[in-house]
Amino acid sequence: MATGRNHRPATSRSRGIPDATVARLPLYLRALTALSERSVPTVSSEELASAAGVNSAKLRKDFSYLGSYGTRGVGYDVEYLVYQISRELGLTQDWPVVIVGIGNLGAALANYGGFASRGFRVAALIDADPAMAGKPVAGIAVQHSDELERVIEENGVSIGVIATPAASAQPVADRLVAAGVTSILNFAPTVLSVPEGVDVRKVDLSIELQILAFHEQRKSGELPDDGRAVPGTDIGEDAGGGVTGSPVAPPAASVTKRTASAAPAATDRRGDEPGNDGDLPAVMPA
Amino acid sequence: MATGRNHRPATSRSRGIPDATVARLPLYLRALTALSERSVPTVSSEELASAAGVNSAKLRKDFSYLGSYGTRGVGYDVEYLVYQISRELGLTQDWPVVIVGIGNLGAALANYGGFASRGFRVAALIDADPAMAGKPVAGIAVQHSDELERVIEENGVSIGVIATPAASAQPVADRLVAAGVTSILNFAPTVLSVPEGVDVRKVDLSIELQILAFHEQRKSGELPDDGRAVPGTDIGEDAGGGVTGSPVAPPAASVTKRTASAAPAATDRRGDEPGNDGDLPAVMPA
DNA sequence: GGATGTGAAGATCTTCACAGCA
DNA sequence: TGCTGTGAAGATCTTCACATCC
Repeated sequence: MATGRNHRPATSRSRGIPDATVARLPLYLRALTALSERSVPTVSSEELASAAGVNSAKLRKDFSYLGSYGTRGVGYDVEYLVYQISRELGLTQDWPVVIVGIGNLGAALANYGGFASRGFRVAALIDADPAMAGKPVAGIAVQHSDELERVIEENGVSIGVIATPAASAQPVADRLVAAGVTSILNFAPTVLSVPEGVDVRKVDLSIELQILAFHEQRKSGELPDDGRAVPGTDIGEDAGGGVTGSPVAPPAASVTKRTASAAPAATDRRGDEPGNDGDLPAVMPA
Repeated sequence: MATGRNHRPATSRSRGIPDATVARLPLYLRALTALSERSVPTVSSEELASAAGVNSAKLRKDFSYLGSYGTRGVGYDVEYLVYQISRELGLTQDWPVVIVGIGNLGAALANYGGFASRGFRVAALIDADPAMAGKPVAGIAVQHSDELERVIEENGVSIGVIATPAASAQPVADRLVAAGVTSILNFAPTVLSVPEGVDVRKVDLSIELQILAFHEQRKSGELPDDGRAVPGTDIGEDAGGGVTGSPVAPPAASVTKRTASAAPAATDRRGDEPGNDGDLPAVMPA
C-alpha cells in the first residue's frame, strides 16, 4: 500500500482532501467560530476535538490535509484556522441560493440563521402555489415558479435547495439544472437523477428515524421474531399486496438460510450519503 | 486476510450488519415499497439497485448480511423483502415519537407523511411557548414543555426528535434522556452530550450546504487564493476578532508549508455522521 | 515539556468477478 | 441461461504511536 510517500487518501475526489474530512470541516468551523467569539486565541487539537465531538487524532489528520496550520507545543491559532477552513470550504465567497417549495420546511430553511453567517445568501424563495406569491417569508417575498429560471440567471445561482413534495422534486431539479444550478440539496424523499457534473446531497428524515429504530430495536430485546417463513404451519398466508400500514405482515417466500445469531446490545450512530430514494409522501406542502 | 471464512465486516456494531448497510436499508425499503404498490412480484438486484441509486453488487452484498432472501436466476420477492427489511429495521413494531420544538421545522416534521407509514407514531408535540399549547399541528394538539416527562412515560416513548433552537437542545436532550428516551434525532446545530447507551443522530442543513459549497467551489476555478499569510507584505494585518460576516478576512498566523496542488475538477457527494456541532443560530423558533 | 504532523497498522466499506444454484 | 451469494482485492477512513519541532 501507500503509493510511495505522501499517500493521500481520498478517491479521485476533489483536491486531495478526503470526503470524510470535508464532511467534518464544517464541524470544526463551528467549534472554532464559537471559540473565536469567546476571543480564545489558540486551541490544542485535544480541546478542539472535544468541542467538535471527534477524537484528536482524527482532527489532526484532517488538518494535515489542509496544510500545517498549527504550532507544535502550542496548538492552532483560532482566527487563522477559521479563515483557512472557510476558504477551503468556499465560504469566503458569496453563494446565492434559491429555495424551492416554501411550506413549513422551506420556511424553516429560509429562516435558518446559519445561512447568512456562512456566505450563503437566499436569493429567492420559489413556490408553485400562486397564493404564496408575494407573501414575505423570512423577510423575502415568495415568487412564483414561473420566475425560477429568471431568478437563477439574474443572480448567478449555482446552488438550489428543494423542499417540495416528492412528486415535484425531479421536475424542479430538471429546471434548476437547465437554468444553470450545479449543486442541489434535496429534502424531498426521492431519488433525483441529474446529469454528470451536478452534485446532489440529500437530507432525509425518514431514513434517519429508521436507522434510529434499528439501533433502538436491539437495545431492548432481539428482533421481534426471526420472521422466517415458518417451517411448519402457523401463518395464515398473508401474501396479499397492501404494504401500507405500520406493521407489515410476513408474506411467505423462498427462504434459504438466514442465520439468526445472538445480537450483542449495540450502541452506535452513523450517517451516510446513500444516494437516493424511491417514492414517498412529502415533507411538506409546496 | 479475512478472519477465516464468513468474515463479516461491521465493527462491534449492532448484530453483524455493517452500519453502511443499515443506512441503505431504508432506501431499499422505499424502492421496494414503490414496486409493491405497483404490484411488481419480483425484482433483480440490478433493477432494485437502479431504483435505489446504488450499484447491484453493493445491494447484493447488503442483502447477504440479512440472509439469502433471493432466488438465483430469478431475483427477490418484493413482498418478502419488504417484510424482512422492515423487520430488520424494527419497523414492524410501533414507535411512539415526541417532537420537541414546534416551529416551522417541527411542524414540517409533524406533517411528514413518512412517519405513520413506517411504524412511527407522533405521540406528542411539545413546545416551550405557552401560546402554542393547545394549538393543533398536523391534527395533534401541541403540549407545553411541562408535559414532556409525563407524555414520555405514559406513551413509552423511546425516540425523541429535537427541533428547538440550538440553545435549548442540550437541556431538552437531558430531559428526554432522564425521562427514558434512548434515541434522539437532533436538528439543532449543537453537539449533544448524552450518556452512554443513548443514540444520537443529527441532521444539519448548514453542514450539507457547506459541503456542497466545497464541491461547487472547485467546479469553477481553484481556491479563491491560497490565502497563505502572504510572504512579502500585502495584507493589512486583520487579526481582529469578529468572525461573523460572510467573507472572512485572512488573519496572519504561523504558517509552515501548505502545498497548493492543482485541483482536478471533481464531482462527488458524500454525507456522514460526524457527531456534533458547536454553536450556531437555530433552525427555527421553539 | 508539550502538542503537532504523519507513516503505518487496523478497521470498514466498496467493487470485482465468478462459483453455484434455480 | 440468468441472477444471486460471496471470497478476495481495492479503496477509504480511523487510530496508533512517535519522530519532530516550538
